[in-house]
Amino acid sequence: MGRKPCCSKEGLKKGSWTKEEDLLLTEYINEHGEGTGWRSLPKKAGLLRCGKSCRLRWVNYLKPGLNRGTFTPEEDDLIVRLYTLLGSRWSLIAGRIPGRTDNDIKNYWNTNLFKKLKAQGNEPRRHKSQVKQRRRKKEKKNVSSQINQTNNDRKKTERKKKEKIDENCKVEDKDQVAKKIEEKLHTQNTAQEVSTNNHYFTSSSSNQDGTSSATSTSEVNCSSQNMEAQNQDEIYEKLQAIDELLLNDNCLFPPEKCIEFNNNENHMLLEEVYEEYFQLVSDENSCHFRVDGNLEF
DNA sequence: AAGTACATCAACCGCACGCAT
DNA sequence: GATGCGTGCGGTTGATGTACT
Repeated sequence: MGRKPCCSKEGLKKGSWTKEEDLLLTEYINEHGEGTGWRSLPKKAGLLRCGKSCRLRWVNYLKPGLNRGTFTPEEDDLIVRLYTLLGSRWSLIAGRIPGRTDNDIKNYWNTNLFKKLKAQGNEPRRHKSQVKQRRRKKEKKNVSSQINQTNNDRKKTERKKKEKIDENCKVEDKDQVAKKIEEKLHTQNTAQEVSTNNHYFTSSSSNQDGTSSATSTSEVNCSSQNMEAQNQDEIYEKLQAIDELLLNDNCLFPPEKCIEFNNNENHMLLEEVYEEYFQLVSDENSCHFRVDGNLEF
């Protein structure tokens, strides 16, 4: 059974937005807020657009606080590092770069950054398409009756996970946690060095036999590809959990802090903060970042 | 000035997820 | 558990701008 379209396409405008439309949308959202239902918004705001189109226009273009300037080298570096770690999870990457939208970063990556890295011989590993991965996962799920976890079970697990994290958060005063992390970052004289070594995630790592090989953070030396995929899924889930924590009201690192860190000469190494954060809020230490920037499980 | 190639990025589309029933 | 709905995400397209011949 196919899904119904998000809205009737008949009589709706497509293509570029006019100033008048922008104004109508902005005025409506300023008056009624953002979360009042995109589907019904166009009609209420007097726009001949589909709700999805309105959302996209607002999120990517009209929303206050967006940074539409050119990308800085620091941002470039961060994007590459996050891409290497997370793949094309643009929204997740955008969430860690204040003022930038997923669409912005995606476009910038496809038109600039990727080509630039390729030209430098630092071409990052292409991640499998998330959509295709999800589809494959789903197909597999349909075939295998063993993997039959119900939605409710999943919800339960998620809830449990969240509760666990919340619980751990309460154990230590958040200010102290933040202070601790900042202190550690401050005292990490090697931070810049590590950053340089990890530049564009192509740092050289020495093998036991004395040879060296180019590795990326996500390219962990796992015995099998399945292991790697599984570990990456775990990391992704954890990062999502952290992101939820970071972005909610009890944020350990509020957006202004992120900007501060990003602008800092010794700008924070996200992985290290994540690692530290994991250690503080979770008893699961199944993986962490080594000093050389690679992941260890 | 005109034509063409290439680059950029706003916007669209299809799909999956979460939630409610 | 099945279904429907709203929303958000990632991949892709195509209009527009710019550089080059």
